Amino acid sequence: MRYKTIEEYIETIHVLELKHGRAQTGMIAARMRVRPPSITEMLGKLEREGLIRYESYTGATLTASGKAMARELMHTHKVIADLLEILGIDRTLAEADACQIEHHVSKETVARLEEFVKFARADEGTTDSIRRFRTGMP
Amino acid sequence: MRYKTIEEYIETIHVLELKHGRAQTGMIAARMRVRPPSITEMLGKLEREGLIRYESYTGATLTASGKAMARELMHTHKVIADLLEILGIDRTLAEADACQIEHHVSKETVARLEEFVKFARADEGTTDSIRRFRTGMP
DNA sequence: AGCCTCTTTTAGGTATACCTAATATTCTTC
DNA sequence: GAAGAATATTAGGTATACCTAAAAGAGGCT
Repeated sequence: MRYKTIEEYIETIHVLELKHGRAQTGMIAARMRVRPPSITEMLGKLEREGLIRYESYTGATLTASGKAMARELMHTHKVIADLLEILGIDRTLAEADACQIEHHVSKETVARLEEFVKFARADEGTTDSIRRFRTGMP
Repeated sequence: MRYKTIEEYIETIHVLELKHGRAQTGMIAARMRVRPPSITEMLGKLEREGLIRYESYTGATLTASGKAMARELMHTHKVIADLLEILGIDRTLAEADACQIEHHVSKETVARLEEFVKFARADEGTTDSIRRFRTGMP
């Protein structure tokens, strides 16, 4: 089995911080399906890397640098998921694929894909090729 | 630094087998930037998993199952790279991104993206939205 | 306040993908 | 065909992301 990446930890902490103000060991462990002692250990590493603030028995919050990483990941995720949906992939599947792909696309490519997503959205309502493809129209 | 995946080993062996009839430890090591002893070790693992045949001091070739994996990876790679190129990404960058993304897309999504690529190719020469987007025409 | 429960951390261990140094095998060239 | 060069394997070590079991800390209830 594959190990979780730092990015996955940061995303999880980000979501939990939004929902509960901070990310506690147990919550992270449950979401990521990793045992609490491994989380404690990883939180130490993330803190040493300057991505989170971490207080024992209390929980973690993202630093500015951690937030920047989370923001970028969320943005990439949205671009990829939107693109896949525009190309006719079911939203649930698009989200699942985006979760993986988001960690492996270059910034340059994301920028270009974002342009395409905007372009395609602007074409909504016309009967041009993207729409034809999506709807299966002749 | 990230570890190489089994899929990356299989792809490398596939390429070398095409070019030289078999993949030798040193060639794999050079391509993957991993030291020869690590390659020897990994070839043992790949053989135990039934993906390659491996003879000491001679080299490795893919089994049917290894070939199937290689074929699928190459197909996914092509679909992703073609898609990115259609969306205006430089071929070199598209190839580089495809190298990473190919390991993280679901089969279902690849199938749908392949349809889109075919559709867009069929539209070549027309002045519809995909083309407009790619060329930056009004 | 004190006890009990739940959560977290500490201690110690495993698996694995890498590495370097030393040894073994194969290839080349005379 | 033997010596030396090139390549591969073996032996032994490191780092790290996980784990389980045991100890420590925090919060609720009487």
